[in-house]
Amino acid sequence: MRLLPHPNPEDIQLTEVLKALSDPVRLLIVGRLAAHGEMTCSTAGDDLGVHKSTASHHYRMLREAGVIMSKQEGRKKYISLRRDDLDARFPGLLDSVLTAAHEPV
Amino acid sequence: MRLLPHPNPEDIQLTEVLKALSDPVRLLIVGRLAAHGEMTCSTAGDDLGVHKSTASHHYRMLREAGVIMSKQEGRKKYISLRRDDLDARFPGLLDSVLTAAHEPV
DNA sequence: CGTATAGTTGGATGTATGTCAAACAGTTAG
DNA sequence: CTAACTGTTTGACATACATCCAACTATACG
Repeated sequence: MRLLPHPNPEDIQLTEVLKALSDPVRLLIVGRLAAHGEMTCSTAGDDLGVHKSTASHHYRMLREAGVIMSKQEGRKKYISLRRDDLDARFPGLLDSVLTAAHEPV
Repeated sequence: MRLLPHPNPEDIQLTEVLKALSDPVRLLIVGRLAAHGEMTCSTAGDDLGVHKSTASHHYRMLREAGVIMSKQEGRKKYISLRRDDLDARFPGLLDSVLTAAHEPV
């Protein structure tokens, strides 16, 4: 069901993941996916404060870095965190980032 | 002894740290600092494969993101990881990144 | 004082990125 | 079929970044 190119688990690069997570909008998206699981791009991109084309750009960044998986179903596209792949490759990384992202300012 | 602007611990931003760590050269520098503790810019920048001015640029990125501390002593500048500050603000983050950076390809 | 050492700064360059707007494409509903 | 919905693509633009080289600053050593 992978219509778009996703990196294989062993090809996920640390620097690419860190770069993908280093944008506030993308971090927000990832936080939502972590909290609510699989969701459509519409839902994930709701109230992000950016144009839908910008959100689409961010989904591609996250996908190409290996952070999220996307699958098309009808006219909707569902995206989800690649938790297992990330945890296996970079133990503790995603959790610490998600925890840090929730911290008060 | 802080001659250059370092962000206060509470002002260190997650996205800035992640961006700082998302460059291969900087990750290498951080790995060295983690392994050997405080070192001069010369030592940290040895065999990085980049020009010394490029290395200097990376030190500034790391410093401004709050990842490293630098202090001038004579004509040498010593840089070190802000481990405690980072651990306090983003528990587990630095460790997971360092662990991941050491993983085989 | 003159020279070597340690780093920074400025200029130049090519590449990447974040953003929006508008147009487009595929899917579903009436 | 036509219209609405979901999301991507393209173009345009401003900004940031990684890099090198050359010049500069500041300190230390003879």
